[in-house]
Amino acid sequence: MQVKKEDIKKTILDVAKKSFIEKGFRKTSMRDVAKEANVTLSNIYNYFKNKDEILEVILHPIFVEMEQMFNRHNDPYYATTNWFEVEDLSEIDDFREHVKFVIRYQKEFDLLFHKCSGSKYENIKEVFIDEYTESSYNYLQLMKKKYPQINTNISKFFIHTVAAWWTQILSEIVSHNLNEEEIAQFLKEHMTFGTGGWQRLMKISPYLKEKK
Amino acid sequence: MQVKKEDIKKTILDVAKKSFIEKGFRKTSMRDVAKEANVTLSNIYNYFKNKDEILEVILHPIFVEMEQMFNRHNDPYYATTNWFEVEDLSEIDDFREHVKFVIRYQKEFDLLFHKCSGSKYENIKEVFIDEYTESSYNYLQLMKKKYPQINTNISKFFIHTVAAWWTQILSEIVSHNLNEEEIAQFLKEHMTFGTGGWQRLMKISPYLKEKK
Amino acid sequence: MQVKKEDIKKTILDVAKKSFIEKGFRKTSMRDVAKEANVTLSNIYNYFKNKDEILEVILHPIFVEMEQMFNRHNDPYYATTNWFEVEDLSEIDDFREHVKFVIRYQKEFDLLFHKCSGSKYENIKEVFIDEYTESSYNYLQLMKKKYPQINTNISKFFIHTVAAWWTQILSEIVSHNLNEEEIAQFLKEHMTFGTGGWQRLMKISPYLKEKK
Amino acid sequence: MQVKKEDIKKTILDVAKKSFIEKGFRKTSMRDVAKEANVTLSNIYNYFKNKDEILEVILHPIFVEMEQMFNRHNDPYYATTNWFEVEDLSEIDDFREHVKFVIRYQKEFDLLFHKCSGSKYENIKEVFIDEYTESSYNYLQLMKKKYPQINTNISKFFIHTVAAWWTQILSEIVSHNLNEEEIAQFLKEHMTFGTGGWQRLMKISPYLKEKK
DNA sequence: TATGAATGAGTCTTCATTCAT
DNA sequence: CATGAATGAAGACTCATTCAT
Repeated sequence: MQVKKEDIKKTILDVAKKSFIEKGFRKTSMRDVAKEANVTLSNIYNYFKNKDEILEVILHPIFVEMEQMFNRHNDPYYATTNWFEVEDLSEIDDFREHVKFVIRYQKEFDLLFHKCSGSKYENIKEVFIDEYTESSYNYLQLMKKKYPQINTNISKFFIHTVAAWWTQILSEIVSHNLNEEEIAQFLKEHMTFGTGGWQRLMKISPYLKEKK
Repeated sequence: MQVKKEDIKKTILDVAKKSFIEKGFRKTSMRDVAKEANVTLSNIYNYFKNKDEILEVILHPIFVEMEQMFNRHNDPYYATTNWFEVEDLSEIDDFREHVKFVIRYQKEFDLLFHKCSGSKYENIKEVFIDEYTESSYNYLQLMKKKYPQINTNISKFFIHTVAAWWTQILSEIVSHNLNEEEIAQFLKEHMTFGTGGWQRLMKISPYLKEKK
Repeated sequence: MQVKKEDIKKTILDVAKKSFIEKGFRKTSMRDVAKEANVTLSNIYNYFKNKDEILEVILHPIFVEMEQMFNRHNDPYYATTNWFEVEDLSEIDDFREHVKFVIRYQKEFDLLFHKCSGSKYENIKEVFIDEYTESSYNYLQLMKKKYPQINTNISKFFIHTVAAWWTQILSEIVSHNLNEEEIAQFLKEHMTFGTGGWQRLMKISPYLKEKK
Repeated sequence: MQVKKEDIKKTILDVAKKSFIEKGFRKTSMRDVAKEANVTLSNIYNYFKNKDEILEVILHPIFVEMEQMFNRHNDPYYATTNWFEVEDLSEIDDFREHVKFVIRYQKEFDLLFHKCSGSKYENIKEVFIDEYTESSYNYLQLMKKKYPQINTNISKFFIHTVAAWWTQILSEIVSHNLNEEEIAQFLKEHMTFGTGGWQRLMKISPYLKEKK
């Protein structure tokens, strides 16, 4: 019986997810979900408080994992990898991880980024961007400590746009259904560009000396 | 009399615009607009064909001007300015112009980029991005002709993300209400970053030699 | 000035007529008529009481002429032509006249028969049919007097359907834009059929003897 | 419960049907139907997709049966009955069937033929006529094969008008509420007339010889 | 837990007509 | 006569959610 119930819950979630992805949150009607899931409309409300909650449950896992990643990312350790020297950029674990994560939840991210209008997540991108911004800003401070000679007099707004860029990239990767290789290829370009950019902006010579 | 009519039209536009900006296109109801503008609901339809048209009229000026800018921008002349050498980037007319334009229509752009869901402009960003992408791609080709030694083997996807970045930046400038100075400051950073990035990606030494 | 006014009236009529024919009465909006006629919407109401009246004026001439025709048709004289004997049916003045009349007002008839939904004429066909029915019935009585041996025990309903048939034919002629020759050709068939039918139904031998 | 639901559906259908018949499809408003049926307006949309669908459901049975009849009618067998010889025309099964069918669905046909303006059936008569026309045309060809001496050089336009006639007759039978006897009586007249007409038009002597 | 049924507030849009000037 | 402006009632349809059972 308990099993049965969970089954129903799962069916609803599956159906809703499929429809959200296909038609978007707003254009998915509860009626259709109910029909498709072979459940009465009102019965859905025994499992979920409302439409938003269904989406919430669907997206829950990626939020959990994102949080973990953010936490790890904010670790001072990261500022110690002097990745400006790295040549084969694809080596960098950080990004590999990111990419794999994104690929694993491609559909969910697509849903989150492009199909959520009308739900409480409709502005999620901005939330992400803000978090990225904070994260990047802190990272810069750590860098500054380690390499005092670099220019970190960089406006928060600029950092914000970079965060937005990255978020945008994520959102495009998932919507274009890139595979791992394509992503790796793209990341190479992106990071080549990025390191070039940062170096120039921070007025650092290609090979930084660590602060003693 | 004629004045009166224009007054009303203007009132409707103002009210609608305000509401669009505050609540978004979708959540702005014609009823409310009518009420707020002291006009009968149906009377609005004597001035505008439908809800979309109101938005269209509000946004019309920026489309006109954008088109002009795009046309100028697509001029081959631009590929001849070797802006990689420019130091005081804020000098560059092109960007100044852009900035002023964007500032002038800050609110409208905000509306266009962030409050248009439900209207015919709901995917305008993608349109912009695509145009930028094409434009940038052509630009690259021109560069290649002039400086054959550079690497222009760059994926369209990457260019696309750069275009998206730039679009995103526009959309953020307007939503953060930056003033001209802040924008100028930001643009400096952005272009410093950008030139560094492109140089590295195109494998070009800071001072390019023109093809003879 | 008077001339001018009549001009306007005529323009309105022309525009309305064109639109009625193209889009039908219902889908023609007064606004559009006004616009097309370079007249203010409300000014139309200085010339016509309402939408219906415009149509009425447009169709007036054919009603006048139809009435004349009906009157002539109800004249006892007609029952005297023993048209059952006629071989070259196209000779018969009656039909020629009909045909010419219909052709002359082809557009108006089309309008009347097929584009009047929404107006006071939307059931005009039935009115015509009823009049035809009455007319035919009277005609039959006259025939009976002249040729007592024929069977005129024919239900009114049957006569009604024949009237409807004829009306239908009119309505098709105008909507198919038949030219005079095609109409003549068709009428031949129709009358051959009709005389055959009536003869059998009235149990009359091909050549009737007139009552003495 | 299930019963209840069907009850409501039925109530809606009944109310709508009544109103359609009384006021016509177009002038029947969903609001009024709802009121009359003691149902919320929106609730109707839980039972029917839209206004058209209500009508569709109401008329469904007659379409099913008509199709069956048409199929039977198109059977080549019919061309073999030399119904020109038949004296007591009322015997003919075909027509009896027709008549009974029409009588059974008198109201529905009336609705279909006269009250459907504004719905997807507003041109149904023409559809019927076209089908009849095709059907009759084929029939003529079959006749020609069997009796080569007859004249089948008959314009499609004429056939079309005959089809229209027959359709018109159907539509009148239902709108005049004829009973079975009246119909039988009328059909006799009609067929007497019809055979007379066809014989004359096809230049056939009363008793045809079959082709050897 | 399940369900059938219902709902109410909402959406945009249309149009002939009128009124004051 | 002309006009600019306004109007009110009506139209079909949507949808997440709730309630009684």
